[in-house]
Amino acid sequence: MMTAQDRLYQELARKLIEELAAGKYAVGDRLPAERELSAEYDVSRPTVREAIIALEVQGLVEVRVGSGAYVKRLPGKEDIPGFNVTAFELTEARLLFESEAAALAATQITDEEIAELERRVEDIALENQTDGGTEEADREFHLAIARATRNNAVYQTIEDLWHLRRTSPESALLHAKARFANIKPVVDEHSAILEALRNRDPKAARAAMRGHLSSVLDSLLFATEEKAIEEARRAAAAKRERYSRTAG
Amino acid sequence: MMTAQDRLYQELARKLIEELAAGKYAVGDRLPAERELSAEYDVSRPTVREAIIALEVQGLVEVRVGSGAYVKRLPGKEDIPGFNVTAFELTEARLLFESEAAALAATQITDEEIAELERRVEDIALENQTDGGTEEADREFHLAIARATRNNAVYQTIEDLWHLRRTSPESALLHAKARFANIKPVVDEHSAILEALRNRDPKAARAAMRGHLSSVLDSLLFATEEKAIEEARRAAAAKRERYSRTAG
DNA sequence: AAAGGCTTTTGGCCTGTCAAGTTTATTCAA
DNA sequence: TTGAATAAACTTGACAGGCCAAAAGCCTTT
Repeated sequence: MMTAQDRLYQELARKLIEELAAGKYAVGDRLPAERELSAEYDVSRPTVREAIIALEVQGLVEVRVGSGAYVKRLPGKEDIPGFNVTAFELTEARLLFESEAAALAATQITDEEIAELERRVEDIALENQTDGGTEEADREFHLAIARATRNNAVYQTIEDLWHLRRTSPESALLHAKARFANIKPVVDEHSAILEALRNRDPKAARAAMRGHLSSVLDSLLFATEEKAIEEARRAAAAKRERYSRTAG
Repeated sequence: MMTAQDRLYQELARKLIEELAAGKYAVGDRLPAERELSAEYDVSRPTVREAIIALEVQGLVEVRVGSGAYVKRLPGKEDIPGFNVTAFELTEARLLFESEAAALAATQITDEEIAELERRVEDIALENQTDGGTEEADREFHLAIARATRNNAVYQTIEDLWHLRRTSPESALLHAKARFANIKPVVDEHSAILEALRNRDPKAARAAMRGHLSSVLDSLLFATEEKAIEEARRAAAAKRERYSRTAG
């Protein structure tokens, strides 16, 4: 099983990049000393070093021996994945894109890929039983469909969206909550997608994928309880309704 | 004084990248364990960790806890992500994704955005007249529609695809050739998309965008004259036909 | 042959230490 | 008073060594 868990240095690097993007430091400024960052974020100095190296490799800072780490350039939108992207937006984008990818895949998929998808569905069922599911099987299922399109641009795009989902903390949390209240249907929905692909039926594949991601979106809305975004919930639901009505 | 001295981790990272480029490890292979590398290169384990992190940030390897560091991709000329994507794949992906984005945009677009799109269409007409068109207006037109979806994930995805198009040399060349032989329709097609959006008609917007990008795809196929890919042309055309038939 | 538990290997992370480079404060001489 | 040499205080660089948890391999048991 492929566990892609966050390591400490990555978490710290992300925080630092966010602070850079937020304007806490300007170009040319010196970052706090390693020992200071170590104390501030409650991690060891080696971990701080690793995080700074991650920033250095990305060209964000320049480390001067005996002096400190200096800001070289500020991160753009593309450096800070999932900054402005909410879980709703992400899933909505997947609803649009993955449904079409499924339709295209239905015209291209091979028997071997069908077999792989069958294994993935079993994995998903297993993951759901074992409680602490990592959603790894879910990811592999969707990526396998993306591969079946025989289009690297499509595959890369969908992989990017999943990457976004994993790097956005808010998104991950919300999905975990939503998944908890919606385990059983997930397997059925994936089975429906698989069935459509097995029949090489693009329309059915599109519809099944739309149905699946619509239900994911519903779970997300359901898992959101805060009053503050009640308005946003209604707006999002109405928006999707207007789109879906024309998407038959 | 700026001493640009190499730090040990950088030296080690460079060595490892060279070995990767030299073919010592293939994609999927596992690198020696941190402790082994530490002994082999006579450096401490933290230094090895730092070097591997440098490779990881560049997307060259993937570290799996308790297992090891695995080669993810080889360092090639294309150190830019978005490698193996042909112009066909790129446009096909846009055909799938931008059509849905247009449908969603039709339910969301404001009068101001309609006005902006009208200006963009004029810009496109102007660009075509002045010969050395940069396609900048074209890009802005499509990105404005992406923005009108009110979904940052959708916008970012479509922007990425345009970025891919610009960074892929083969893609840019082919598009230039194709555009040369197909100037007039471009304006009409964009006008059709605009008209559908003005009427807030999702279905029409989707169809107009599909029509536009289909014609771009046709131009690409037409511009491709090499015998070697004649087969690929036919395959691509057949593939799209099968998809389109179900996409009404 | 399959299932389950045990051991080994592996990366994750920490503490502590010293070396070397850089900056800043201090001192002393012109 | 000024300036340069010197000392002190940071700062990063690198290492050793240890412990933990996850993964993987082995081996026994069924």
